[in-house]
Amino acid sequence: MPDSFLDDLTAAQREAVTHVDGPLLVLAGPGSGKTRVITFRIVHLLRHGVRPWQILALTFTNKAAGEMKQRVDRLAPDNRVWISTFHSLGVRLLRHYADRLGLDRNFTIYDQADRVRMVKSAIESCGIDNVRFTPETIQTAISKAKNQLLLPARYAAKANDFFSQVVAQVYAAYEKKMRDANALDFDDLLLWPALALQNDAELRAELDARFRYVLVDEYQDTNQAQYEIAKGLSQDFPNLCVVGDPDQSIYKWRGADLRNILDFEKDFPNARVVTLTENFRSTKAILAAADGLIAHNVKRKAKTLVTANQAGKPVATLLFETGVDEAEQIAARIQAELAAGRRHYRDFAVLVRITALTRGLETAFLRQRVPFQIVRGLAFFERKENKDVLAYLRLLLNPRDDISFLRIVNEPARGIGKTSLDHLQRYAEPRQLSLHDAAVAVEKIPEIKGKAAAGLRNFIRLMHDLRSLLEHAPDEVIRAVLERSGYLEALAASDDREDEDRVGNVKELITAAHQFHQEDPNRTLADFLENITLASDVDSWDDKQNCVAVMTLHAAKGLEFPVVYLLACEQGILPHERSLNQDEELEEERRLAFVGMTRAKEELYLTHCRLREFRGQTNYQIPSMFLDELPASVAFEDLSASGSGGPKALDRWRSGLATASRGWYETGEFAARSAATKPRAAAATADAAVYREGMLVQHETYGVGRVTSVTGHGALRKVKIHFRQSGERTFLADKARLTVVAKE
DNA sequence: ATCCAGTACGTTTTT
DNA sequence: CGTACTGGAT
Repeated sequence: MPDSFLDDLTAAQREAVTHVDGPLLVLAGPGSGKTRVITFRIVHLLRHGVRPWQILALTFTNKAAGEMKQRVDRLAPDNRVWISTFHSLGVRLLRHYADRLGLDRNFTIYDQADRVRMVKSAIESCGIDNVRFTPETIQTAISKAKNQLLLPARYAAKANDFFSQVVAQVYAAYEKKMRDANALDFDDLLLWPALALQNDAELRAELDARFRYVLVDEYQDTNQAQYEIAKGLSQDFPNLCVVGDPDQSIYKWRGADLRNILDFEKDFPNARVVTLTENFRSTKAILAAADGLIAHNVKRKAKTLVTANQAGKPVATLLFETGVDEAEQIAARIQAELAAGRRHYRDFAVLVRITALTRGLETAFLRQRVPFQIVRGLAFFERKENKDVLAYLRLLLNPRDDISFLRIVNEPARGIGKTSLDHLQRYAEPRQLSLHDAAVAVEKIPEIKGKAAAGLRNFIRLMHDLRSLLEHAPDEVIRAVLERSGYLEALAASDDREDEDRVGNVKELITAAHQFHQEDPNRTLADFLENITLASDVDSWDDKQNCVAVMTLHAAKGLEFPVVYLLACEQGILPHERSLNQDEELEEERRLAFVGMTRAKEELYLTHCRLREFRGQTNYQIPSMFLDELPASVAFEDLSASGSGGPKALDRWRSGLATASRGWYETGEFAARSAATKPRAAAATADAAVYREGMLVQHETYGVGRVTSVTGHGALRKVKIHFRQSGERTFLADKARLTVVAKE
């Protein structure tokens, strides 16, 4: 069969694609056709007699895996190549080899929030009170340990400062609780397979032989556990192909270890190395700017990026007066491009360092009617009502899941309060019982009686009844949960307007489950839950919609857009303040900026502003040090004078500042309370008293909405308003620009 | 047991 | 500026 599909490749790409046996390292700069190389190489292997099930391709996000699958399918239909994320592979292996590893096959996967609760509970059971470390801090330390394959015993042995000793103690208790709850966290999904490959020679050999050709995408972001997995699967059949770019490593904070890619040639001495430097994505201008920036990283193998593309428009930095101007003017510029017929909405991406910055964009885009999609955490599944329903499902599948038990045992209210739950826990703990099993034996707990005991009995009966439905389609199980638990009824009976939305959301959850089942009827309820927990934010990104993309720099990795705005290039934001004191962290921030810049194909704008309101404070911003590092070819535009607030806003702020705070400049305290809030408060109090629940009001951005609640007094009086489009919003009564439409 | 209001707290990036 | 928890009132 002629390999005509190779014709369009460059010499370097072809070298990587046609490499069959032995280790291969592909160093691929941005836009150098990395994904293409991986997919083509898979197809090439298939055409040269490698059996599909002998190939394993690993990615970091489901979206990347899905896209790769699609592209391989197009060239080689009906293949059965295993393409998945590291975490999905981990789950599959752990469920398959559960017995051998001493795990219960029905384990629940705990997400970030669950883990923190678990750490909290572990801290309590260690009897550590008055800890000055937050559960989150300790959780991060545990996660880091797991990424380095350190189990509690080995971690404790190495703990030689107070913090690590506290962590060691909590870590051990946490692990015990996780086993008792039959739960695994995200890190376990990599840690357990990695340890199994290290310790079980037979298992390792079996898997190594099964997966003879292993490909790893974004190798620069692998942590030690992932490294051990890739290595373990490539000993007897060392056909490991890794693809990555050290300059795009942006997950150090999650345990990624750059040494994995830098030392690949040491680990596999006979490895072939192919470097892809030709960029097919960006203009010369964009590439030169990005290249100029990344050259400032010291710990780096230098590599020059080249492109045969056009010179293109100059890259520009744009200065605005305030963050509001920044958002408004970007929206206006996008609308102008559309009006001129030069672009579609989907041509634009606005990238931010921190999710909090998407808020201002949302307001501006809504106001100027720019369609947009914000790629951020799966807000839908994180809503209370959906989490509640999911907790029911998790408890049905895994009765030992105490976190889920606590979440729903009194949801809807069954008369089971804190006191009763304390008794239940005090009964369960010494007997090594799960809360669920303790509740089964509620008769034996004399402290729990009356309404609480009846409530627990009802709850246990409910779970028992529901469990008989587990074999049904996921959406049917959810419907049964909602109806038999009285959850839906309680929502319907409530006169809280928020609960109306909740009904809608929960119904949407049923739809999601239904679709999931339709796509592949073999998939079970457990698969549905797993899918939700392992989903990432980028997965929800729909590139077919004609919308402006708003997302974090991390989420943007691997994507490309004709026009990119990189927002808030200011000290403290990009680079982030937590990185300012450490060189290594600072280099990662620079790589993050590099990733953002290289997403652009034709136009790139780096924006910053003088004043930014952030967490309720207005700060003077210092331009990002990265802006100074850009080559001289980058243009500088000061758009601050033409902004809606203009320099007047600055003056207003300054004059207010004179009374609010003194000597801010001298002390280096750039943070100062917004001057606007105080003087205005007194004048507007009279108006603020006007709002009443049930009123219809008009807001200049969100349109007409209904007042759902009014709380607080004077300047702190708040109105909660429900808008059809944007949901619930809260405003300070005397600050919000509202007009009353109807009093009832 | 439940509800609400007031307060303390912490705010990067995510499988 | 939010959210999450606590402590008081019902």
